[in-house]
Amino acid sequence: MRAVAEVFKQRVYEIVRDIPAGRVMGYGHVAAALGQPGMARQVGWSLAGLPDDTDVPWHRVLRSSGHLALQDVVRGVLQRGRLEAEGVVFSGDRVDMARFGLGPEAFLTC
DNA sequence: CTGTTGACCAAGG
DNA sequence: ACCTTGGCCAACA
Repeated sequence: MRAVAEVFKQRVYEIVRDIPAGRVMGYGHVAAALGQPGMARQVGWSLAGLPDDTDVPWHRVLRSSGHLALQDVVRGVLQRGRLEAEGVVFSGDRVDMARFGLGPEAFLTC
């Protein structure tokens, strides 16, 4: 694995770990919080390599539209279940990002 | 090195 | 509100 990617991943995990329960973020927002907008896909790729027993709350990260990003139905249900357990309300098949979504501003480590 | 793929995003129809 | 298009950047064959 490339060293650069490892650092990127670690920072992604760091941000995701700081997302409070009951809140969600878009991949692009996480990338922006890292100071590198445009890396949204790499954020997704980084989370894709997470084991099931990880301490990173990857379920709090979804698309900017509020839809689940996962393609695997099984894991998608798991993600939705965890979010609802934390108080996140699903409007149909998506989450109201205006209420539960956090902006990158919340993570600007001065 | 080139081409395809992907847990994305924003804009336009 | 839904689908398509172009752009994005790293991993992978």
